[in-house]
Amino acid sequence: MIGPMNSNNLLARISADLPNLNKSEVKVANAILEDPEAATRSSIAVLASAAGVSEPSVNRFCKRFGASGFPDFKLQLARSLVSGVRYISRAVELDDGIDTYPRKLFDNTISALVLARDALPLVAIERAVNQLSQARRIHFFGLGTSAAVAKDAEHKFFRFNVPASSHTDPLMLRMLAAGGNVGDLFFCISHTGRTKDIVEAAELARKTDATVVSLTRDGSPLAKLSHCVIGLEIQENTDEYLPMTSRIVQLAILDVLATGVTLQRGEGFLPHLARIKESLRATRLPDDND
Amino acid sequence: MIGPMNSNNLLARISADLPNLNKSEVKVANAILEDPEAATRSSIAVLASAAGVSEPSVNRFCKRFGASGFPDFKLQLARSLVSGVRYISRAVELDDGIDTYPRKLFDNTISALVLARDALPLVAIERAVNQLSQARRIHFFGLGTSAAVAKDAEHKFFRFNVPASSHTDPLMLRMLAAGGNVGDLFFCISHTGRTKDIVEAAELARKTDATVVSLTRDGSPLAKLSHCVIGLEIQENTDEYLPMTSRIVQLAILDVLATGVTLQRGEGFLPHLARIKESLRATRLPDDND
DNA sequence: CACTATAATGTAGTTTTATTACATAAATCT
DNA sequence: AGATTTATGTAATAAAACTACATTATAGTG
Repeated sequence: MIGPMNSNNLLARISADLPNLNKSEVKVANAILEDPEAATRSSIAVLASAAGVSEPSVNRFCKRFGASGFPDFKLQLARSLVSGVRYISRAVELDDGIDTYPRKLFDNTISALVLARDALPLVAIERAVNQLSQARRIHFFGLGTSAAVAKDAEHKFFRFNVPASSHTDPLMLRMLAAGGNVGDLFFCISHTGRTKDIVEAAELARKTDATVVSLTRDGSPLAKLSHCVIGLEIQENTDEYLPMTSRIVQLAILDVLATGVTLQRGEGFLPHLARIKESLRATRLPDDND
Repeated sequence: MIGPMNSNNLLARISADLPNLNKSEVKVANAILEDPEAATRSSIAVLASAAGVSEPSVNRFCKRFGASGFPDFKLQLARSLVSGVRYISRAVELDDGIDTYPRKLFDNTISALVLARDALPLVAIERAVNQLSQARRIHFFGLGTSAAVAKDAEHKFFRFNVPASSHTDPLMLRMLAAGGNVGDLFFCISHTGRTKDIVEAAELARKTDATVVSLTRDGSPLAKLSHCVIGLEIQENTDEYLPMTSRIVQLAILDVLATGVTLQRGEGFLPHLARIKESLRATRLPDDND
């Protein structure tokens, strides 16, 4: 099974809690799980009779799951149904066809973004934006899948007339890190936060006057080494062989950071960005609005 | 204005219909648009007084938009709120603060993915998967923002024991393209489909026996040159200076393609992927489940 | 094993919420 | 200006949800 066990997801929570429920609550849970869509449309009386319990039992059930009452519960349920995730068996199976797996993958990606959006570490983001704005040089470090993220970041931050670069060569990482100075910012990207070369580079950088910011898993070795951590908790499906969702969330976070820096620079900075964008026009064939 | 005008979206429909509504309906519409989240939580009485109209007016309003009544309307509203899209004026403004712009950016990204998901060119994807599976060598071409996407793709397809590489140097592109052979696949990534260097490389490749697949805008010069086009129609916000949503959709499409290839290889191929993943273990610090 | 205490569930009444039918007011048309 | 249609509000009705309390089941203890 691949499906992101979306723990914010009401349905997932219900089925996870199933063993801890008492008889009538189990009945209600099953009635809901059987056809959640229908549950959002029914009244408390209808659902109660479908489950074979009394109305107050349904009401108690709702409160047990954090809702203020039945209507509120239905609302949450409706929300969790659309959030793209059907909570279970969204795993891509070997016999999935063309009209199944693309949708599943998009759904999983969307759901990862929704989860990330609802748990954005705003304080860390704000700090990171400040540090990025003040940096005199920015080095993005990322290996493997994160290499592409680092490259994207370089391409983005380069536009802020601050020297920005991305690196993947471990020797390069060490040399750059060891030579860190005031104003240097090392931005380390690692999903696990345990990639040796990155952690070691961060260690070296910490011994200098440079700043270390990381986009990684909270509590990981890399996180512990950083001045500022943007912690992400993305359950990359472990039995999946190609990492997908984590890097997309990372990219979105970097968009946020870049935008934060832009906003901090203020209106006077926009012409600069416009000039850069304009400079690309000559690389394109004419007759276009972009 | 950035907001993707998702027409499935209830909020979008309300604001689109605004001119055709009568006085009290406009009042209700405004009250809802002002704080849709709150609207989903309020009772009909609360919303009516917030809008300055009577309860039946609210009820009529709901029915006008296809709901069976107020509760049903709230449900639909709740649904459309999560679908990620905030429908309008989700543009980041210069005076947006930390608790505004990150969310807006995520919302925009999510909405772009939802739109893309609902308009996936499945036929083209299936063809591309076949061509990628059969290719003996894969070259990913992308410049600028698409360079990071190409790099990510390389990293992903490399795992399929097919030589995969990504390139950004225009001279390299031309040389590789000109030397194309049966079994070579040139995968060109360009949001606009008009980047000269890419288009020219595709032209050269077409004169050889190689296959040209592109991930680009439908109808663009690059698209016309390709054997197979995965057409995307992503409205990158024109008044935004940093391209964001387009590349994320591109990445998601590449995930789909990579998964398609994996599925085509069948079960026997999974151990190969597992071995590759396993090979990375040594690069990480121990004590981890990943 | 009965008795008590506690937890679980249901019944019936109350309150809140939504809907309908109707009346009044506004707007449009002749 | 008067008639007709459309819009809106009032008040009564119906539906839905909730609460307090009663009953039943369950677990624990002498």
